Amino acid sequence: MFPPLNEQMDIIRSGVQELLPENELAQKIERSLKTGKSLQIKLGCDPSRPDLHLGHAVVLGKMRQFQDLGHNAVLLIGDFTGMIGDPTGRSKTRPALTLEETRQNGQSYIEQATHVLSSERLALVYNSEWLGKLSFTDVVALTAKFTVAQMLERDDFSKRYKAGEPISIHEFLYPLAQGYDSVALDTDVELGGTDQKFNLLVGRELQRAYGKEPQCILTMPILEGTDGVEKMSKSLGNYIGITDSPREMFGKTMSIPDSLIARYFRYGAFAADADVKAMESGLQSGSLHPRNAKVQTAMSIVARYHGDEAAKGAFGEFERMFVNKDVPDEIESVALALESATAAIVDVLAQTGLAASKGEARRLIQGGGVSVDGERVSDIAASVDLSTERTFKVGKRKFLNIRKA
RNA sequence: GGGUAGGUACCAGAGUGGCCAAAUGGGGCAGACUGUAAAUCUGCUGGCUUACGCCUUCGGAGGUUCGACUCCUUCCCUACCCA
Repeated sequence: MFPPLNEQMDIIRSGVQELLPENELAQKIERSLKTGKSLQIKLGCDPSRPDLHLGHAVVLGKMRQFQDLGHNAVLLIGDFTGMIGDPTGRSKTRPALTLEETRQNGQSYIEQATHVLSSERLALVYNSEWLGKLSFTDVVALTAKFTVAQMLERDDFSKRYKAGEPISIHEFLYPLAQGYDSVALDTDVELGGTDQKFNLLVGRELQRAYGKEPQCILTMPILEGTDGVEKMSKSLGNYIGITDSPREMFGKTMSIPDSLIARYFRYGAFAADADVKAMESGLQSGSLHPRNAKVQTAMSIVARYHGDEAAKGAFGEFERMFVNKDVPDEIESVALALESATAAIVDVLAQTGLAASKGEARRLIQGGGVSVDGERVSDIAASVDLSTERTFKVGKRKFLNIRKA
């Protein structure tokens, strides 16, 4: 029922950042081949951020490979930690979520995740099930298995410590809690981004400390966002969402820097190794124009989530919009409740959300970033007649058809 | 518990009674150029306003003053050193 060891290892190894320790994984797989028992592959999910993007999909894609090899995917929703409210990064203390919210988010998470994952051999678990039952005595026993010095090895902690930034004690509990999850689930392999390496290793340590077989850890690279610098994240606005429309996916992919094309091809589109290599060498030798490589990448990504037809459509529309400077063929329409048919453009922009405020709208007009029916607006006091539908364009990408209700 | 240094706009960081909606840099947005790339150049970057001005903002709350980001009181928060 399982593919042979070597085949499995090749697939598992492809695209990974680190796989530790490889020989132990081989042993686990050998055993599963003998006993016919699937491995438990765990992936922790943050229920406070239920909007998945291509960055998440990197790890999910790896999980999918495990599923296809016959192993069990265990998606762990960190509802317990979510309820406490993770202060990592010192961003405003995240609002503690209620149980209900975490369940909802968990549900939404898995709905999106199944765009990548197979629904077969897929389990969803919530860590409040066991973490919520630990007594203070249990927690003390857990913390006794780890030292402060070990904790401070974590890059993020030591950096903050050196920089004189605050670290709350309970932040130390997060890695321990996550590690304990692996103890509770008898995890064979835990997946994560490279930033999770420390936490994953804690799981290994703790399993050993609790007399269990330690898990292997597998980290995937962190995919940079469309800005090419920061890691992809919703709060930075540099993400491509799994549920983005084909047009958005295509457009966002086209705006990534050249240096990331092959990376997006590999991790965003999950292209085969040979294809990625071909693209890399083509780019390097100059035989492949970066733009064409990018188009290929964008189409592959769209096709992965929306199918080939949608990819073609997105490409066609992109050509029309940006190469021929035309308007897209589908523009959202909005009807505004107005007293008279004419309205000041700044008001219209602010009301429809095309600009965040009237001041912002004025600035956009002054900067030359606003046009109505293809004509650039130059006067901040200008009005439009909205008795018929007019096409507004703000910046390069925002289009909206607006008329009086 | 004692001491020291701090808390300023998205971030970093100037500003020590009016010239401060607050220097500078980064980031962001827009324009030109392009391949919706990079680099470069230009403009903008609290809100409202028919641009005259008004309102909110410099950890919180009070106070002094004609006037406070700047002075005082008090509270909260952070780091470091000593115990």
